[in-house]
Amino acid sequence: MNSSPFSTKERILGAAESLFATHGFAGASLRQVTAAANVNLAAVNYHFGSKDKLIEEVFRRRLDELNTRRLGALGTLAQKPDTTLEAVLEAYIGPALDLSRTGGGGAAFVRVLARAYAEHNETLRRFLSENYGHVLRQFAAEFQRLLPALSKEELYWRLDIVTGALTYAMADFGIIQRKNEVAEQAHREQAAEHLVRFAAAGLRAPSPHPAPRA
Amino acid sequence: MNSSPFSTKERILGAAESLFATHGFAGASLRQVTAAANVNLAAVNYHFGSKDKLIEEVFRRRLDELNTRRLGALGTLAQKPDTTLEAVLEAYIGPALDLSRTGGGGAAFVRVLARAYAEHNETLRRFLSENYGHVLRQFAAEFQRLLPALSKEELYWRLDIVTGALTYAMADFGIIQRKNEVAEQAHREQAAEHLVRFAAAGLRAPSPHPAPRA
DNA sequence: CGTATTCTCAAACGATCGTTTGATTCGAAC
DNA sequence: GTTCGAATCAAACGATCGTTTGAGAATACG
Repeated sequence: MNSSPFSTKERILGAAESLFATHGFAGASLRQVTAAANVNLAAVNYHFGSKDKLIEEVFRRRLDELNTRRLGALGTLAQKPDTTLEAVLEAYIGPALDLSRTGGGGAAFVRVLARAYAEHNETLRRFLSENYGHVLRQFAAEFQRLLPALSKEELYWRLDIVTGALTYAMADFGIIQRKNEVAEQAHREQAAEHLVRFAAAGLRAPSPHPAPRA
Repeated sequence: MNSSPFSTKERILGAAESLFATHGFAGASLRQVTAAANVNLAAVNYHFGSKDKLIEEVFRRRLDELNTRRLGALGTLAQKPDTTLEAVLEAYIGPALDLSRTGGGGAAFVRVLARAYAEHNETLRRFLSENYGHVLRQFAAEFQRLLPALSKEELYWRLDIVTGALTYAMADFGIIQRKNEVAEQAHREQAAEHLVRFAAAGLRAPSPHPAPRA
């Protein structure tokens, strides 16, 4: 059974990612996962300890990379005088798009990520906050520099909206009837383009509240 | 056990709505639902036929009302010469906010709705499309009237983004740390306000494509 | 080689799942 | 009061769930 170039752990993670995306965390059983990964049922508990730990590991594997890429993209343009709002948005949205573009199941993961938001699970939420918190804060700082008229609170509200739209778009939930000849990935890339343009305009909207002093 | 002013069917629907919102469709069992509704386990299959039919009925009950309200709000301002973009957005977003404001579990339903999008289930998707299709089309027509420079395709992309952000915001997924003293409902109302402003600016963003002839 | 460690395997554990059954209770109609 | 359909009930159905077990295969190291 070990004809695959991937290890047992890797095959489990890949199969779990795909099945969690399709059927949800509760909806995908370990028997489905292990069958798809071509490993024994007990391998999950042997390598990960439990189903919950497996779920956590599915997240950690991808989020680490996503975090790194976003901060890297931001680093090349932060603090520079000629940075545009669109460029910062691209640094935020682009890596998520790249992630969905990787052949190794990244496209499935963006749906898993959307599921995680829908789960509204407090444990998972804290896990995401701990891994994402500093990233969001750095982006917020850069956005604040480019949008000095927005209060901190107003800015966070708008970034929250961007994140929601991004999550929704990357997971390919939309009402837009994707044409058969348009590949899923091409659809996502178009969505990202539209999202950057839309979000830039939304962020630039005049603030209804008095601008912060100085 | 029949001390409740609500019928068995209504109590099942309410309990199911709440538990589906919290644990998902697969995650909430009929035993949990019937226990919360104070009815016998067999009542679900007696009154609804199956768990899937129950899920469908949870949707139908609320979506009918949401559809009606949205079209009603749109009807009072469509075709009028002085209609603003913000007013149409309010007609689209407001009823969803109202729904979440109803005491009878509407707040839970908006989370159920977000779950449904995350499910990515083709059957459910068709069901939503059939119930929502004409509503979206009517709104699109009104938006098109107010934004003649946008191509039809461009407009649909942007409305899709608005729907994503709305779904995400109403379900209260956000990264924004809601302060304890701020009630969940007040949070949603603030989110709706920000969303209208953000979306109006996003929709007004200049189109990168040539405007449709004439 | 032998030995220790890591990994895989079939099988089973108790718990819980959605669903069905058949008896019982209830409320109106006659 | 009797009858009859609707509603509720406890109990059980087979299936599937996550997890555990203990024996065997594979691998690494002396």
